[in-house]
Amino acid sequence: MKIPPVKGTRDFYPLDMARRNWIIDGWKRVSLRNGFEEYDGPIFEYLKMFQLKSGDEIAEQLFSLTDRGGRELALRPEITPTMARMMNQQINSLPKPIKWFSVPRLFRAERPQRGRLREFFQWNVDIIGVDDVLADAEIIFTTIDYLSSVGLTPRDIRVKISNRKLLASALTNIGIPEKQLYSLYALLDKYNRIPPDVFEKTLAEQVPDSAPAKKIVDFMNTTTLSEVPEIVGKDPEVDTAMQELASLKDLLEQMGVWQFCDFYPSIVRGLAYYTGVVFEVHAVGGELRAVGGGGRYDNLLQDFGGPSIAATGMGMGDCVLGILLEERNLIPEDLSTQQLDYFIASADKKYFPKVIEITAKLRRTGKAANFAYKPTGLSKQLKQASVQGAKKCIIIGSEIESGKLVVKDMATGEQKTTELDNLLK
RNA sequence: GUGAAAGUAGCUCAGCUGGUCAGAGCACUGGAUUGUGGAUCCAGGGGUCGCGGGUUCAAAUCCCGUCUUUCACCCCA
Repeated sequence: MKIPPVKGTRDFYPLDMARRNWIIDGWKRVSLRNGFEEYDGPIFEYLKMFQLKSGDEIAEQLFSLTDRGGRELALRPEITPTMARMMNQQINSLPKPIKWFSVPRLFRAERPQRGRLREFFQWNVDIIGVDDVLADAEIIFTTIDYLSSVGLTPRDIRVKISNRKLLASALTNIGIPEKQLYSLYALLDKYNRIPPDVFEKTLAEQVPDSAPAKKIVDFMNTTTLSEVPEIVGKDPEVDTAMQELASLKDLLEQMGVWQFCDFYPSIVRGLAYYTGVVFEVHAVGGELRAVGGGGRYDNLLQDFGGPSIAATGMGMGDCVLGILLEERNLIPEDLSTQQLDYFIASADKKYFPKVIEITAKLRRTGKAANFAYKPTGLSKQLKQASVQGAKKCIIIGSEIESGKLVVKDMATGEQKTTELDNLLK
């Protein structure tokens, strides 16, 4: 019986695996050079953990199971709750600020489509214990540091930045009642994804008065911070939020990455827990969904039973990123699935035992070495050596009688005869 | 959960107005090549044409159902 792969999963053949590792190694390298430490948690947790800060709809998108002890569990759809749990357990002994990163494998029972699968990898970086906007700047810097390290330029991607505080105070100042804010957020979040007339029509259902509705549209269209007070009116809270964004911009300029960024009031981001700076990374000119996003969520640890402590972070999945890098031809084509130092070939069948012996010796000295199981013609063996990406090929022929062998450099074709003992040192 | 498109070799696809329609390229294996790789040429293996039913003398081809995939909507931590 043939059993098909599960919907929304991927098989990683060696070449796919090389690409996956290339992406993930990049994430890790950039995290480490930005001063983050790696952590990980279990791949499943109590179901409750993921329901805590999310609604029922999100619970429906979980892969859940009941274990034999009757515990209700779920495969992790995100790692942030696990991180909060882990930090809360040791919060008093962890040196602040806490800068952690992870590349968890995550699961969501959504219907698969372009850039979205049921199993994927997501790079997470978080800074806990710093309420200064400097931490938000560092998160954004780290994100851009990676994206530019793989060759994406300000013409390929934009980091769209806003602030939940600004959004809340602006809407309040326009005259929107506080209890209506969240339903309005959901609409504003779609501002760039739906046609303007549909947006205005839906907006009119929520905000019947045309004056405030127009202000909201104007606010959404602003890309210049200084225009905001003219649109929404002056207010101390608007001021505070604007100052935060202004100093974020100053910091990103100092860090030399502001050319990747735009102020974008319509960036809201899905759920309720963001409390300050929010941002999303989008590909320029594509139909792709966001490559990544994040922001400040100062209530997170407290929500998971810990102390009130500032937090900001970012998540980036491998699906959309992979499509984008593919589109822009930024994935190296020569990614290798094997890395052999030596391939050992024999010029004659009778030296085959020697091949096995020398291969084993080389391996025990720490060299990556391989040989052909069938001692066919030398040309076949050399072909295998180049297919397997061997740097050098050792040819064992009659010279071995006097303890010598031929070493061929596969890149240059150059050959040298050396003592066997030299090679094994 | 809703809608649309597509399923033929490991991969990309041709064939589709029913009748040499079981095919190509790439990949794989072997040979040309018994001491020299990436090239070239030759040969070979590999398919229940997604599955089930119907129409017909005859179905990869037409019709119905079904499954899967992809894309979009919903949602997006």
